Amino acid sequence: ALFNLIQALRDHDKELAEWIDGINQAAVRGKIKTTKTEIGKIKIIIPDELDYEDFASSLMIKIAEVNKNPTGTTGIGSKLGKTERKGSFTRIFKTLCDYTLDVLENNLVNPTFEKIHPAVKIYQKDALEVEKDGKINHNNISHCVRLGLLRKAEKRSYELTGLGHLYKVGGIDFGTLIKNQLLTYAQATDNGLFYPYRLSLEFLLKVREISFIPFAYSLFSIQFNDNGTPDIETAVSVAQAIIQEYPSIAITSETNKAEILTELNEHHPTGFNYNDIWTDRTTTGNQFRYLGRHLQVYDDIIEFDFKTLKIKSDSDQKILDLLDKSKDAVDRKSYEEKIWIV
DNA sequence: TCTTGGGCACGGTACTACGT
DNA sequence: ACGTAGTACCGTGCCCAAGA
Repeated sequence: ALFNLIQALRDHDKELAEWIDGINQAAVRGKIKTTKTEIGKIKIIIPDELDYEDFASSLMIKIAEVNKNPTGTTGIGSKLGKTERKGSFTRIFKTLCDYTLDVLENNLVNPTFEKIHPAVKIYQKDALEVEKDGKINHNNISHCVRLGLLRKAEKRSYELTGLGHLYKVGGIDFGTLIKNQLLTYAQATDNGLFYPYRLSLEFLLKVREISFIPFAYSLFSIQFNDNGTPDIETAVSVAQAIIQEYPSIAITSETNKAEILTELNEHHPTGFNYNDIWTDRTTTGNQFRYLGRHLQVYDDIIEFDFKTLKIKSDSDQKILDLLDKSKDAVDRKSYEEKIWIV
């Protein structure tokens, strides 16, 4: 009720609106602290037994969030038209796929494997095509290849891998397969192989937890350094700097977004455009979600609630063990043949 | 109860690479 | 140069939560 009142006042009082924009910026930076008996245009009268400073500060933080925008403000996420969702940054970091694991299993892998016979190794591409409502799916075969279940044999033909055969005969369930594959999955880049999930765990061991915006500027933007390895040190320090400077970045008001973005872009070689950061309906947002959704298979060490990706407390040793146990299976041959997880 | 916004998922489209 | 195959991106539909 109090915040409804303040909102109504804000909508009619330019000075009050400006004041709220100001404290929103301070709150985003985690710098709200007051000892005054009046905050902005609001005079606070509370019983003596309450700690005044604590109360005033938390009230301001709350106003900074709840009343941050004029009534009727909407984000830009739902307004983006054609070509306006494209990301602005050329990345190395890519998840294994832009699918949740359930859909990967049920819509892509399993329909493909219904076409497979355990005794037959080679398949023409046409024989593996999956149709739904008269339309051919263009992702099912390539995703089986990415998962190490199929490999390209010749032009227009694919061959069952060792793991593909094992999966077909029911020797491994999908969940275990994913756990086995993510940590040895690599993509070829101009600078060599890139292991997105191994790297993510190494990154999280240092950073502990990360939300979308720091992720975009750090892990998502990681580059190879001169010695040919991904520059995880820079990623970690950028993440830590942003988290420290903007502990509550998610509550940034519409008026403050442009300015905060400019500051954030100082942490980045090219900078992001507005949409990449302030909506999650772009590739960048999708990648954060899919990374979190995928790492969730390691449910004893990883927690993800769409806002924050974090490693569970006391799981460091488990993570180190996983990385160590899988380290000899990171070549493509092993990726297609080897179960290391059990 | 009805409406609206936007979080999330995913498959079609647009692109690139390849082969002729 | 052109046609086709292969791949990744991202535009958009679904649906739920929050607001009216």
